[in-house]
Amino acid sequence: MSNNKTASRRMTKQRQAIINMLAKSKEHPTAEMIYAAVRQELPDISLGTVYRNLQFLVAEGQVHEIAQGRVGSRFDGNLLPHSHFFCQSCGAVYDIPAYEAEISPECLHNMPGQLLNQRTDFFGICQDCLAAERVKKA
Amino acid sequence: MSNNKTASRRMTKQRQAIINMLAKSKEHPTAEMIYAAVRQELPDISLGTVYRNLQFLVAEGQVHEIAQGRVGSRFDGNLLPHSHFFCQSCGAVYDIPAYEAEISPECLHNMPGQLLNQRTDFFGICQDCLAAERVKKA
DNA sequence: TTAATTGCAAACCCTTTGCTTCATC
DNA sequence: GATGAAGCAAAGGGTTTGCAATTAA
Repeated sequence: MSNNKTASRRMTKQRQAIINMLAKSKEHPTAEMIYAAVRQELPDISLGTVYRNLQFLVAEGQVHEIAQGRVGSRFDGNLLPHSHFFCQSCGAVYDIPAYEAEISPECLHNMPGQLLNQRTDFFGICQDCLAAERVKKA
Repeated sequence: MSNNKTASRRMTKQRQAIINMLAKSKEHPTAEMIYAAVRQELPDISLGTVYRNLQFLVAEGQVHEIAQGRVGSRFDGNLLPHSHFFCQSCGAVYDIPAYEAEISPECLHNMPGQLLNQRTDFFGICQDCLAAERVKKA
């Protein structure tokens, strides 16, 4: 599933520039920041190309995406501390008992500032989807 | 900062309906889902009102937002396992050493499906912003 | 009464997509 | 030379906003 990555790709100067930029950057750039940076080298590159390559690189696992977004937000009226399990198959969000990550003193010491909050999210396949999958596999 | 919440609010039937819906719902609805549900009771409510009230309720802390989004994503060329610290003041994202949350067997047992992945994110105020804040406080 | 809130619709922002042209393999 | 990828620009989707009309306090 993830090994035949060389399925069909061409290394273009645009893609290479994006890869280089990401390899060098420590700032977790947005698409726009990548666009701005790469444009210094390739003034004619288009934003669409940046997005297409980011999609491609994320799909290949060469780059990680850190979603922060505002789109597709979900809202939770339950204010009691609890964690969430996200089904990667159907998108459902399940409440699970509060998970309190215990931060080691060493880890705390490595924080680049004052820690106010932490959140552990869980990802997987929910029971419903597992059941459906079983049918597929049979 | 968070105690004079009653600054200026009027309880409208729209706001009440949204609050009720969220209190009842277990599905972590999106704005659109809330809109659809509330519309059964208040057919003339507008999507804009739903969004405005969600903003208001989140700001007041009456509702939590679970961001999942695709907008404002950041990208990371560093594939080594590591965690992130998000500065809530300036929006910067810092790498921190991989944080491996240890899930208790009890917690694992409570998962509503097959756990594939987990991620702990940290939120706070980065050194730069703390320094800037110090000026303000002085 | 009066200021917060609504409905409506247009505007926004980020991201995706269709199409033609370009260039890597 | 085939075909994957680029450039451009228009479309898309979720969310925000301006404004006049309502309505809670």
